[in-house]
Amino acid sequence: MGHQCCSKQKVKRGLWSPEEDEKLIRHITTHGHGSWSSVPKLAGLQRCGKSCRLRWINYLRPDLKRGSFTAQEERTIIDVHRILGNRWSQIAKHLPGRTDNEVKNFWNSCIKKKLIAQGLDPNTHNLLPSHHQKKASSSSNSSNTSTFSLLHKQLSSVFQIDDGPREVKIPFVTLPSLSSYDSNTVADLPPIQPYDYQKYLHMEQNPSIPISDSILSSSVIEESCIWNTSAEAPVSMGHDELQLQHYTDNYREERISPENKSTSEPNINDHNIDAGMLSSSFDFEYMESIQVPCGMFCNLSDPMDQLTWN
DNA sequence: AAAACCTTCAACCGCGAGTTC
DNA sequence: AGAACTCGCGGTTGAAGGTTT
Repeated sequence: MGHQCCSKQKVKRGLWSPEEDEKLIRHITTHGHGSWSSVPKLAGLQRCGKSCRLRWINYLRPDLKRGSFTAQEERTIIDVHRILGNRWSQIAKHLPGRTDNEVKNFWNSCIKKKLIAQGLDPNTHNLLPSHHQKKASSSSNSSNTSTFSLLHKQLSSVFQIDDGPREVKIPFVTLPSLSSYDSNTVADLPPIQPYDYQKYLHMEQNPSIPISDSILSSSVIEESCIWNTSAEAPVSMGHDELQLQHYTDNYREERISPENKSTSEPNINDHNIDAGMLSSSFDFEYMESIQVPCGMFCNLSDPMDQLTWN
């Protein structure tokens, strides 16, 4: 198969010369690109339309941000990749001025190695087997196990915490997609993500730095759109309450019309609660409560537009 | 100094989805 | 309805430059 525009015509390939760049820029800035397949002819280039499109998008577009990725951008890429996987174009949308190609290259040449060096699987973001310290509480036959206790079990395993009413902060617990689970069973919830573990360690090592500074400032949640996949959950282990706090008020304010805003708490049986029903903080009964936000956070295909309960 | 090796990243390729005819 | 075309995406390649031996 291949691209007929490339195979039919005699086209130049390889690196673009400054003259070609200039021709392409001049054409697009005066006429727009229109149909890419017609661009080469109209712009006087011996290239295929596809090559022109790529050159424009990845290199010539005026709104591109050049130069090295910042630490913040790197963090954002990792955060979003953890949720979306190798969907580079989606990830790039969270980084103004960056292209999917640029993000992909940066991931492959830099981030991937860093994660591996940290003992993390770059595909799953889980700890690599050799790094995973398991404090297995042997059973997982928990058809009647609460989400909370399962969460507790996972945390006990990853963070090596003991049972008992000690205060544990769980930064940004990534809640699993309940769409792929029977909502009545929680036995096979995925494990706590190692990135949460990293943040936990960071907090341990920097106890004087408030969470808001050490964690939130580097979170994509604060910036925009991934808010429905994560939450910060200060948890008092051994208690029956799980308080979930959302840090997306500003963003949500922009998206939700005033009439939808309400302070009433969601009914967990209501499957079409508008996102505006969420206030910044709820106390939930531990059994079902975490499932509510889980459901809320479950649609990963386009987190911005999937705000209904599952 | 030069060969070998490594890293980066621009560009290409193949494919699937959407659109047009 | 289906063939042809177009677009956009993710994986891969390879040239160029840098680093090590």
